[in-house]
Amino acid sequence: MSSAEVLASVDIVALRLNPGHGLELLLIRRAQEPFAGQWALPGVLVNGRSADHSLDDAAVRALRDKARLEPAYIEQVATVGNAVRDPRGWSLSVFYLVLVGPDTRVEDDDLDFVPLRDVRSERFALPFDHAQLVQQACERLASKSVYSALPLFLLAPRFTVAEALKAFECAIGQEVQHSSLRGRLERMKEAGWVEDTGERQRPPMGRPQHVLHFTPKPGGAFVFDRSLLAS
Amino acid sequence: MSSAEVLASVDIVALRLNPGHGLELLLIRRAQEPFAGQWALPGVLVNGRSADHSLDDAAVRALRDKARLEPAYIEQVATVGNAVRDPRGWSLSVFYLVLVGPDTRVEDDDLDFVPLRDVRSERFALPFDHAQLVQQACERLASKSVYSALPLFLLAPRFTVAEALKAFECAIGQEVQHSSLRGRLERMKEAGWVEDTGERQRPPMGRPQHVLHFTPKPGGAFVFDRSLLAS
DNA sequence: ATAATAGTGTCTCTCAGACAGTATAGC
DNA sequence: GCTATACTGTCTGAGAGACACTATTAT
Repeated sequence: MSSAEVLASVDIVALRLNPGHGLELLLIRRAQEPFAGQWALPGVLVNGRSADHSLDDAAVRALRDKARLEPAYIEQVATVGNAVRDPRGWSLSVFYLVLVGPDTRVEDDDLDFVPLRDVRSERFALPFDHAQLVQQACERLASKSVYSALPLFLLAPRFTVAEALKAFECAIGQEVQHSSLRGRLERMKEAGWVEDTGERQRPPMGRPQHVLHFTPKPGGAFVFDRSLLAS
Repeated sequence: MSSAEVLASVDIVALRLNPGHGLELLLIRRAQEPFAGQWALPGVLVNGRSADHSLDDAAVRALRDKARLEPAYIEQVATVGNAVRDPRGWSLSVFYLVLVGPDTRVEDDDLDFVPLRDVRSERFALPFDHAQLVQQACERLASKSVYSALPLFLLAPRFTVAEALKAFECAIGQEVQHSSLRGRLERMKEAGWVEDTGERQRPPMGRPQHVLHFTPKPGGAFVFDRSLLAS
């Protein structure tokens, strides 16, 4: 029976928006072999002994146990499996995209958020095929961000248009017209996803900005019927 | 080591378009326990002994070995895993959406295409959580069909607008304006995905129809920048 | 001629893109 | 006053929805 089974893990690609430096990726220093001591994606093994009711539960548990983080958004991206990705043999990884708020902090020395740019430019090497998992998760984020309000999960519940613009641009990797975003936020107001708090926030210079409030609803992000950057 | 591993399978939700009866689902009569003799999704176990280089290879192999079918389109949908879906214990299933051409036939007595409606209406019960996998795969097909040309993979390479319309309507589950579809096909012609063969086909009644030709390109279906049925 | 099906044309509406113009803050 | 940032308004164009109209076949 044992030979009919396979090594399987759940791995997390958790992203945080740093207003100054763009997107950052949560990494953990591995405690066990293989690759002990190296920075890698947080994850857990799943098997019959797991207390988890489901894979999604395992993903949330991984995030909670390893990093004491609660996801603002979580979505299964895909599963990779082959004979070479893990030195221990044929293995599977079900990996998740997680978005957390910008004020998320980690206190542990074995945890850190590092600039996504460094990871994707190969200047920060990851073990296993984790770089590829990050790549796929980011592509998912980018492709969904052109037709949904997914990047809002990278913000605090109270946010400004400028912050939302930054989140969309980082998620998509391209400049976005603020007037297009305003139109979309207007439509979200009508649908009850976003409301104007009436308050203002003063930037260091210039006119004060409206403070909006984002209320997530179960079932994922708000979906628009057109794509951004369609030209 | 054995207890760190888990039972994992790849399951296939393969769909065929029957012009008269809508979408049909490929089922296989299970040869082994559990649920031996019952109709279920075709699938294979994946583990260290598999010859497969990757999960996607395993999916194609499952389809080829069990049903002697080649996919016109294949896409990983998701992975489900929990303690209750298989009586043998905690297990994983990576499941795929597969589209095949309308002239696809199966000769084996242990293989059959059955109306998708029967499966989804619970009139045709499936073992494990296969009904749920079918449901998720169909949702994926429907949601992608509103902004891409995915349903064209349900057609023969040479097709008519009427056939394409039927494919879109079955995939989405809603009526589609033929003029919208014509516009989309026009854009695909400009992009080199579709060409007018110049030939005509005579229906039993009415004006002859243009015969178009669909040339798939690697990397999935053609993507439009708007959604159908956005009202 | 009539029915049936294929295909074209037209009008409206929504919304992204682009960018000009206005408003409100600090200095 | 000047600059920086926030916000509004206007114009354009693409494309979906709806539907009328024309075209081409069989009977």
